[in-house]
Amino acid sequence: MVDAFNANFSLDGLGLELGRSPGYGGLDMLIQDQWTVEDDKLFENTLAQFGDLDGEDSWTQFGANVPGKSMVGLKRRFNLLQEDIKNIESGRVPLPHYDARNDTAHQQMMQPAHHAVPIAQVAQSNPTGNAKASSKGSSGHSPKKGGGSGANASKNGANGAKAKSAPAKTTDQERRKGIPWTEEEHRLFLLGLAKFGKGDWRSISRNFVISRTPTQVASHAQKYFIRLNSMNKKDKRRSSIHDITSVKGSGKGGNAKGAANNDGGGSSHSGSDASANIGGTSAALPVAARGGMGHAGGGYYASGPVPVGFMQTPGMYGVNAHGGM
DNA sequence: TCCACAGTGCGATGAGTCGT
DNA sequence: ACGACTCATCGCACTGTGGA
Repeated sequence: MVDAFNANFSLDGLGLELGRSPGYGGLDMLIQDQWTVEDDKLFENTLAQFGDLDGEDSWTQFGANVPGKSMVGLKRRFNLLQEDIKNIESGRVPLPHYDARNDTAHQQMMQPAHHAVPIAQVAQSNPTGNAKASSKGSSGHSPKKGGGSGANASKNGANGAKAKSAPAKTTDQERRKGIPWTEEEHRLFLLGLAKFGKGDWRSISRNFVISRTPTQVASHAQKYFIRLNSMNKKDKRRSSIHDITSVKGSGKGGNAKGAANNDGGGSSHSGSDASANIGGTSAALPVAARGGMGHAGGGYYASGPVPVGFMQTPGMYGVNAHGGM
């Protein structure tokens, strides 16, 4: 039921507000400033266009582009966004030093700082975070180094012809295989993108996606923007991690659910699921520091500042806003 | 239902370009 | 000259689909 609630993306904005009740207005304010996913999206896109908002004029114009929202609400939303970035920068939201190359590390990432359950235990209870999702059109293939998992053995067999007569694995080939990006990494990537803008892969790598080199970040970005560009053109696409355009998307809980419920739309971000995924809950950002992820799919029901949805990427980053890669 | 194939996604890498 | 970024491409993994 909790998942069902979290899956109700239209409530997401409200959920966020509820989660940070103290200091962010009372119930009346909530009623006045309920944020739907669409509101969030509009806010983010508009913000992306406006860039810096300094001066009342800017805010007035900004408000005109986000109808139905009070100036107070808009500013609060904006402040939350800034606060979140500041927290990340200042280290108050520690980015976990996890190694994305194994799921244990991934679980580490997902582990709230105060959580009592040992990581190993968590890892055991859900040993295949991504692998599970990958069973149905998920973004993450299970990280199968060394020639495919058992589950896919038959599949690989079926693909034998396509396998290009795979020779014995050399270390080079092993190296070439690549480590799939986790949703967490991708969300951090989006955060970094929002903060440093397109092109500053070094800073993004250093400050956000610390588990990836700048080259890897750049490569990921390349695919991400290609994906974004192609999203408008083709309606039927396989789901991809790049369908996540907001850090506020679905995390593990939603992932599993997506895999279970959404044929071909695992991880709840298939192409046509754009809205759902953007409004999705159970985000997995620096949850470790946020005490989030207390329950599957509810990452942001934590106390303290919560990142509001981040922006759509193309064209939002002041400089280099020419979407092309 | 199973299998083979085509299509797609994505990480890695190399070459080219640009800024310092 | 060097480092960083962009772009094109490669190769593997995986999904979708049509035919047997």
